[in-house]
Amino acid sequence: MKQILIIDDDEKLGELLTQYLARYEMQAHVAMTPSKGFEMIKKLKPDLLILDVMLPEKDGFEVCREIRAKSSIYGQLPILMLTAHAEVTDRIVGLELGADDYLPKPFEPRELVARIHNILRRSGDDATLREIKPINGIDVDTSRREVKLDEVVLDLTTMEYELLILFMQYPNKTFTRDELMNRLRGIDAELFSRAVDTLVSRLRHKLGDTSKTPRFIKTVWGRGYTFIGEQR
Amino acid sequence: MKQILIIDDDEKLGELLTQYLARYEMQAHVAMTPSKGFEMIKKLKPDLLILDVMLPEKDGFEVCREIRAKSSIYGQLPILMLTAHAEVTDRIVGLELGADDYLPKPFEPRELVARIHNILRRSGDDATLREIKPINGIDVDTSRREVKLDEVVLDLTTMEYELLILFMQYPNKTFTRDELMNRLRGIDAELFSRAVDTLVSRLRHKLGDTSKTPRFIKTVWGRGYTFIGEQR
DNA sequence: CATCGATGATAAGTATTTGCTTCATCAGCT
DNA sequence: AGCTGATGAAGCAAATACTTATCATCGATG
Repeated sequence: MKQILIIDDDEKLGELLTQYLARYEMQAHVAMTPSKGFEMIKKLKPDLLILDVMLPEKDGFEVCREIRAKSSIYGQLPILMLTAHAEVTDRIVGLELGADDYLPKPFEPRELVARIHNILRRSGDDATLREIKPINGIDVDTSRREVKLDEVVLDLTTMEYELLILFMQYPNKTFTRDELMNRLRGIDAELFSRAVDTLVSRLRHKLGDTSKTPRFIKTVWGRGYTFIGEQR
Repeated sequence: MKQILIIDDDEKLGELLTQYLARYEMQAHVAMTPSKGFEMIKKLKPDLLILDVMLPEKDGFEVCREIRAKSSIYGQLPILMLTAHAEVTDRIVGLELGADDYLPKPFEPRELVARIHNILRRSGDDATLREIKPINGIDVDTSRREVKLDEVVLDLTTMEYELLILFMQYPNKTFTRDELMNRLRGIDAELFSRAVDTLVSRLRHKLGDTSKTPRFIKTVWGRGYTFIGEQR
């Protein structure tokens, strides 16, 4: 699970974000001050840092600069900055500071998640960019976001694609609906809906798969679904 | 991918530049001293050299002069010089030294990228000058900056042209809007604007393409756009 | 300094995706 | 076989994403 450190003195925002990010398989931690932040970076070794510009002690620019300066300690920790308004753009993202992206407040939580994924992807750390081994006739080129089934290119929607990726990363693992719901970013359904079933059904359809004699996605009655790894 | 060699003793700047240039499909390498630099030029055969004026051992002017003097060894390696301040201009760019361009510190990263492209273009090595294979009825003559669709010359604006070039260099690759935004130099849009969509739309229009049954540019829903390479 | 073309912003109009409902079907059980 | 709860699939509707016309802005040009 991705660890996210938030340095922001707005307690409420921190909590909301923590809660929200949890839905997307990210564990957030909040540091209210820069000094606390530095401490936590060392302890937590987060995968990404969300940094508010307005902070006590020193501002976010300063913090960012410091982290970049001491890259020997902090490495290339990806940084997303939250700015009070839409100004300053290039200065932040650009070299001078070395942040990876910025987001003006107020922002949509979705937007934040999208950006986090973006950054993680750029730093080569995201699931959707990890190499996926061809299995059973399906070949995924994650850098092109292209899926081939028996050499034929498939046209998948975002959700379908992500579901497939998830399955292929863990062939033969049985996922419960709950699990799938949580692991698929952006899924936004009622607790007891059949959204997952629907999604699986649609993916199956595009894969030319049938639930009765599945080549790819097997139904595990009472539990969930399994992506079949190898023919045996 | 373009190889860029940076000779600069400022470690931090080097790292940040490396990171930043990576976004634009350029692989940067840093040499902290001139002697190390010469060594790496021979090994790497970079496409362009970024040279700081302030260096240990000998200054950037000296390095530049030496490279030009030994053109039999180093060829016409394009050189971009970084100067501490805005002075000295002509001396650097002029014949005396033979640098191709200069940029005073501090600079905007965008500006640097723009200049790199400029130099590479002049030295006939840039993407916009690289040969582009005719695809699907579109034939681009990069040296004349002329685009023919089914033997008819099209009148494209700068942005449209660059977008097309980018697409044609990576047929069948799906670009996200973010990616396009970053890769198209000169694009300067707000965070949530439809600037890219607009541009695509305009290019499509001039190509006589329709979004519904695209011959060239396919919309990848939820992701971005793809230039169709071959009919399948 | 007026004009024109290029380009970004905006918003109304479409299109597609996706969650939900419903109902037929199926697995597991007695 | 018959019952029960789980699953599959089709259709619908709301949410979300895309297209494009139009306007505003900016810079180049004369």
